[in-house]
This record gives sequence, structure tokens and C-alpha cells, in this order.
Amino acid sequence: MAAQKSVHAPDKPQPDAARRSQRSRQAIYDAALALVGEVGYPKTTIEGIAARAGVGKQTIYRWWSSKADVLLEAFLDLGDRAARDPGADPGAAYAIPDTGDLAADLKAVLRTTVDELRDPAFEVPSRALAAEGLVDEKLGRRFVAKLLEPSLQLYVDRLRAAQDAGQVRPEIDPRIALELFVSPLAQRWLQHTAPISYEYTDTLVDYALYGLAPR
Amino acid sequence: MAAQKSVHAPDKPQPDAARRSQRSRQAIYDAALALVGEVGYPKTTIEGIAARAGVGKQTIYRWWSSKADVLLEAFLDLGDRAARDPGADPGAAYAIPDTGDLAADLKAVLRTTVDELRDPAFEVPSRALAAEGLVDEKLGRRFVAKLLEPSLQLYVDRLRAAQDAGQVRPEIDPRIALELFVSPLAQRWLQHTAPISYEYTDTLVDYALYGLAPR
Amino acid sequence: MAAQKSVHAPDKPQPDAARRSQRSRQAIYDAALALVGEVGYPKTTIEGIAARAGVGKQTIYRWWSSKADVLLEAFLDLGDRAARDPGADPGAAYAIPDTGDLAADLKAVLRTTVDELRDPAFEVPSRALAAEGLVDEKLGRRFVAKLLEPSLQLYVDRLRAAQDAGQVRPEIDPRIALELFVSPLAQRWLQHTAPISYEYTDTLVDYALYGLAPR
Amino acid sequence: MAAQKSVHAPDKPQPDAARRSQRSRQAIYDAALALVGEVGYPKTTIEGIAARAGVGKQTIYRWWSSKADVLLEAFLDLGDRAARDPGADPGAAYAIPDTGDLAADLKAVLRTTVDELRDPAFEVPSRALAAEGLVDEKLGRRFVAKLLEPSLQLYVDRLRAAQDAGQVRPEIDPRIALELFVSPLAQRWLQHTAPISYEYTDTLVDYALYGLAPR
DNA sequence: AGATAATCGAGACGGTACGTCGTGTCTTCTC
DNA sequence: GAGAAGACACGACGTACCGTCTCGATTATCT
Repeated sequence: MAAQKSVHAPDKPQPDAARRSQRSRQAIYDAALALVGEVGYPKTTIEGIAARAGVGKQTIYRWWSSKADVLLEAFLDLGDRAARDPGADPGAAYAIPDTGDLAADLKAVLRTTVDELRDPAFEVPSRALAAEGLVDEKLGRRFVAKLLEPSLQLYVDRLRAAQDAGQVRPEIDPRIALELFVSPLAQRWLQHTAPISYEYTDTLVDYALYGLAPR
Repeated sequence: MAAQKSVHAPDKPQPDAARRSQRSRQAIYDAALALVGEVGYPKTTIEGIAARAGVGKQTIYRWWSSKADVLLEAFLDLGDRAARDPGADPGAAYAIPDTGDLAADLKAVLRTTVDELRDPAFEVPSRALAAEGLVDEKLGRRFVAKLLEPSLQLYVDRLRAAQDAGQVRPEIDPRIALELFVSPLAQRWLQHTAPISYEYTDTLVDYALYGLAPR
Repeated sequence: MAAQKSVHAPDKPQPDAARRSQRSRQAIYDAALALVGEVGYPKTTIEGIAARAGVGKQTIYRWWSSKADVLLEAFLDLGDRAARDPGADPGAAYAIPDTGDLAADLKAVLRTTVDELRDPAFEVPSRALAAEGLVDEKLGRRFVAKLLEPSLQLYVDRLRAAQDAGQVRPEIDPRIALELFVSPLAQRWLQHTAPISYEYTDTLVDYALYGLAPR
Repeated sequence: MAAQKSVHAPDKPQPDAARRSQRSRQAIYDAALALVGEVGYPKTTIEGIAARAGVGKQTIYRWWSSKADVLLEAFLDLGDRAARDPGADPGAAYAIPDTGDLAADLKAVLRTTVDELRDPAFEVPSRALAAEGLVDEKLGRRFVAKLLEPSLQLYVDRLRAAQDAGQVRPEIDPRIALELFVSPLAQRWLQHTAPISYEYTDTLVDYALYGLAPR
């Protein structure tokens, strides 16, 4: 009954994406983000999003599998639009600068990250998505792949450049090395294990780099 | 006499704790842990716990404030009982050994932690509690204070001993230093950002210590 | 899971009727009758009844199986209350008089019935129940047994008295005979096959009592 | 040429009836009757009919106003086709025979009716339409006019012939007289008030023709 | 024969109601 | 007075259809 659509249907009986209403999609993103910001993630409901977006519930269920799914895409879309909006060079905007001073560059980026983590508009949805991702592994992997990994890759690039410049020992794996300063910040923020500050991230960089630098 | 009841008594209920039924309490803990293990945290319900424990719903609501609250205490109780059971000296059992070789000691402990993180009986509830704690800050703080901090304190102790032995620079803050190897592991496990292994934790210790050691 | 209530549970996992809320029950009856009167049966919804009665939907689903079921009981309750209310002798009020003149007695009763059938407060719900009963045989049988048959029995009694008085041939089956004047009226009313009037019911009685054939 | 299309064309649509797809129309009729037979009237949906007929929903909404409307026409069409099929003279086939013995003729016709009422292919849709007609007066009147009245007219004709032959009193109104035996049967069948049988209909004819009173 | 429309299959859409589940409160009766 | 039991008001769930609305792709008559 549902499988008669295409013989080559991979798995899911997905509806015809070509006929998808962009108006509804955008309204749903807006409503989801607004509600999460206003009442928090647990009190945000699919019914609420639908009502706020002026959309039937089925339109949400047709295209997304869960509240978390909606929010993840809404969040990604938010980032996409932000990147597209000011005509700015996308991607470059978020690359880690390379002034030649690795420690200074990392400290600067991490200070920016601290600011971002404290921005409620960013904090509420990403914290909610992270939480959902802990328990829902599939969502978690998407969250990581779409949001986290791209940022981490920037550190990998910067660290590789530092290796080329002889500022980091060549046998160091950058993908692991970056965790020395990124993961502690992430954990403090996510789990409220301790407050975060510029001083703290500066210290992390110092401790970590000291171990990565050649002697 | 008071400690026999529970170290982790919540501080909310007005009801007369002296008349509290230990039978019910234990049945609730058992039911909660069993259900979380069997159907996962989101599908575990207070009604389900009550039914499985053969207990009225009110008995749960009387003593706990939420599903997460029940599970947190159940989980703590599980640890308490495990610690008491073999007659072993509690706490000491989990202290980090001090063989004089800091790197080896840390690697050994982290390997044990890796094993623990992979044990489903441990993983499911603690992951669920961690997730809940991300969003519910109050719960998160209790989770951290009761479960996480005590473990971290062991690292602080061991690092201080290392400082006394001149193996770690004296100006290093141990509470921050420990995060260099603990947080990366925590993040990989919690957020599925990458697989965890003995090799990985060994590497973390190497990278981190290299930075902490005196030159 | 549901069967553990009683080993001798007959079939349905019925809730404890002793704890049933009379307030809710009455409110539901009132709401159901009011809504059917105001918006008609098809637009009357269980959600609407619940909302109007200030009751949870589950409270309706707990005790009734369908909208029609609610309405049937509401209608029966209405009759019960009407019968109880004025302290009048119940039952006797609705017996068919016996003045000795069978034709006159029947005509009088049928004229009353015509009035009743034209009363909207009676018409809307009973027509809706009748309609539902056509398709849902179980409901139909209950409708007939509780509402229709008792009235018909009064005709049986009156016809038997007439037989004793020698006004009706003794071999006549009263249960069938009554249909000669009751069913035509019922059909005209139910199916709008033709208008109903005193004159019409008078004629029916005449035809039925004396037959169509010449004497 | 116009009658070939359908005698029962509804009088609502603006669309160009000349361009109407006969293939779709027939497919819809077939699907509607099949579904009503298979899953019952309430579970028959417009969407279901459209899907089964391989037709867009709009094609149904364009030409009919409701599910009942579709079914009524489908049912009428079924009759039309049955009447046309064996090349028999339509209408005459269903006229009541006139052997001179009124009682015997009526009994014979009613026995045929009993058989028909018991045929599930006939029972399910007509019962559903009747039910819908009780509540939806407009539909009810169409149902009566198209399906019921034509049959009743046959009784009127036969009774008039009997009056001409002096077998029925001349002052009797045949339109009312026929209800004495038709309506009881109809009510028993429709409302399940009691079982129907040849014996029962025979008795009805006897009672109606000769009355209840002694001679 | 080709242009011109309206019907057609399909199905996304905004809605409404469904019947179910879980919440947290309340009540009743037992120990 | 705690506890087992569970009815209750409430709110959200995910599903099913409703009736409307666009979309090409056929028809099918009219130039």
C-alpha cells in the first residue's frame, strides 16, 4: 500500500519532496526555535510547533520523525541562513586564524566559543539537542556530524599547519590533540561541572600546548 | 544509624521519613533500574515503575520529585550496595594507585574506566541521567556532585601526590589538569564523537602529561 | 497486564464502578444531550462532550464504548429522571388507558406519540440513536430493548385486555397486531416517507382494527 | 442519449458533465460498493474509495457531495444495470402479479422481499443509506423517492385493482393501507425489533386484510 | 490537425477528532 | 498515617480523514 510508490524505494516511504511547501518548512523552523527559546525544550511540543507555525501536525510528521529532528534541522537551517545572509565568505568566516602564534590563535577562538556558549539563543537548542543525542544514538551521530565535527575539523587544520611550522611535534594526532582543550570546555559547559571563563580556556591551551610542543 | 538509611536522601519531603517503607523503596529502585535497562529511559514511566514495584504511584510521588530523581537515587543506591557488599573498604577501593609512575597509574585507571563505560548495566542509566542533567540543571548539579566529582577528586589527589614527587609542575592546577584526559574520554563516550579504546586513553595520558611534566 | 485484576474477570477489564464519579457521569449526560440538541449528532464529538462536561476524555472512554453509547445512556437517564421527578407513579403514567373503547384508546395514545415525535428535544437524540442502531446491531438491540420494547409491551397489554373483552379476535397475536399501527407511524417519522398527523394515526387504527376487506 | 448517462444525475455540479470520465465514474461505483461490503459503511472513506478506484479525490468531490451521495448513486446504478442487463422489461419485472387473489399475491411479493432483505449484497448498502437518511433529511428524501416510493407505488396499483374488483373497501386509501404490511416488515428488518420470516409476513397480510376485530 | 481547456491522477496542505498514554492530584480503603 | 489501588482532569501523542489546493499529463471538443 505504501511501497507501491517506487520499486527502488530505499527504505522509507518518503513523500514527494518536489511538492514540499517551503513556506511551511520555514514557518516550522521559526516556530520550533522560538518555542524552544521561550518555554524550553521539554515543554516544546509538536502540537505547539504546528499551531504556532499555522500548519497541520501531519505536515510535521510527514517530513520529520521527531521533535528533536525538527529542531536539529531548524538549528542547521539557522546556521545556513546566518552564513548566507551578510554575503560574507561562508566557511572562511569560521576558519581559525593563523597568525603564526598557535597559542594565541587557539585562545582567541576558544574565547569566542565561550561567548557563544553563553548566548541563550544558541545555548538552549544546542543543549537540548545534545541531551537528546546522548540517548538517541542516531540523532546524536547526526548532531555530531553536522554541527560538531565541522568545527573540530577547523582545529585539525590549524594544528596541521602548526605541525608544518614545526610548532607541534609531528607524531601528534591532531584529531586527538584538539580534544585536550575542546573537550574540557565542552564538558564544563554541558554538564555544569564547573564554570567557564576566558581564563579557564587560556589555561587549557597553555597546559595542552606545553605537552604538544617540541622540546 | 542515620547513615544506614541513605547518604543520598533528598531534602524535599514533608512526610514522616521514619515511617517510610524500606520494602517499597527498594522495590522502586529495583523496578526503576530494571525498566531502564529493559525498555530504555524514555519509555520508563513512573506508572510503570509503580506497577512493577507493586507500589502505589503516590508512594513514588511522595518521596521523589521526578523520574530522573528516582533513577538517580536508584543508581546511587546501586553503587552504595556494591561498595558495601564485599566488605571492602568503600572509597579506598576506587582510589587511584600510586606506584610512583604517574603515567602508568593514570593509564591503568582510564582503562578500567573504559571497561566500565562499555558495561551496559552502567551505561544505560548513567547516560540517561547525564542527558537529563544537561537540560535540568538542578538534577545535573546533583548528578555531578554525587557521581562525577567524587571520582574526579581521586585524580586531584593523585596529581597532587605527583606534584609533591616533582613529577608535575607545581603551578599546575590539578582540577583543571585532570580534564585534559578525562574530558576527552567523557565526550567521546557521551556524544559518540569517536570510538574509545585503551590505545586512545593511553595516548591522551601521554599527550597531556607531556604538557604537565617539568622540563 | 490488564487481566491480573481478577481471576474471575468475565471479559472486559471493567474499572471499579464503586468509585465512579457521579458528578462526572451526570455532567457527561447533560453535555451529550445539550450538544446533540445544539449542533446535531454528527457534529457532536467525544472531545466536545468531555470539554463541555469539564471532564477528561479518558473518563468517557473508561465507562462508555462510543459516542452512541453515551447518548443512549444519557437518553435513558433522562427518561428515568423524568419518571422519578414529579413523584408520579412511574410506569402507570405511561400505561395505555382502558375506557372499554379500544379504538378510542389507541387513537389517543398515538396522538400523544405524534406530539412526542415532533418535540425536537426528543426527536434529535432518538433519531440519531435509531440511525446508529441500524448499522451497529449491538447498539440497535440495546436501543430497542431499553426504549422501544417497553412501550410496545403496553400495546400488547391493552390488546390482550381487548381480547378478554371480546373486542379482538382471540387468535390474533398482539405483538404482531400492534405493528399494524405502530410501525407505519414509526416508518413515516423515521424515514420521512410521508407526513404524520392525528388524522393519519386515527386512520391507521381504523384500518388495522377493521381490516381492508369489505365486511 | 441523455438518459443513457444516468437517470439519477445530481443537480449540483458546475463542471462540464459532457467531459466526465465514464471510466472513473464506474470505477468509483464499484469501489464504493465493494468497500461498503467489505469493511462496512462507517469504515468506508472517500480516500479509500478514491484509492481503490485509482482515482483522485478531487474527482469524487467534483461530482458528489458526500460519501452517502456516492453510495446512493452507486446503489441506484447497480439497480439500473441489473434491470438493463437481462434485456427484461424494466419495472414490469417488479410489478405485483394479479391472480385475482389479493392475499396470495401480497404474500408472494412479501416473501420475495424477505429474501431480498436477507441478501447481504443488498442489505449492507441499503441499511447504511437508510441510516444516513434518518439523520440527513435531504439524503433521506432522495433515498425514499428513488428507492422506496417506486416499490410502494406497485402496492398502490395492486390495491387499486383490488378495490376495482371489490375485494377492498372503496373508501380505503391504498397509500396508507399498504403500510399495514410493509412498514412492520421494514421496521423489524431495519431496527432488529424481531426476526422476519415468511410466516410473519403471511400473518401481516392476513391481519391487515381482515382486521383485528371479530366479524 | 492543432489549439485550448477542463478533467484527471496524485498527493501535499491546514484542520479536526480520534483513541491511547502518561502526568500529577485526589480519594478510598487496608494495615 | 503510610501505603496499594486506581479514578480523575489534563495535555500531548501519532494516526486517519476531511475537504481544498496545486501540480503536470491526458483527453476532447472547438476552431
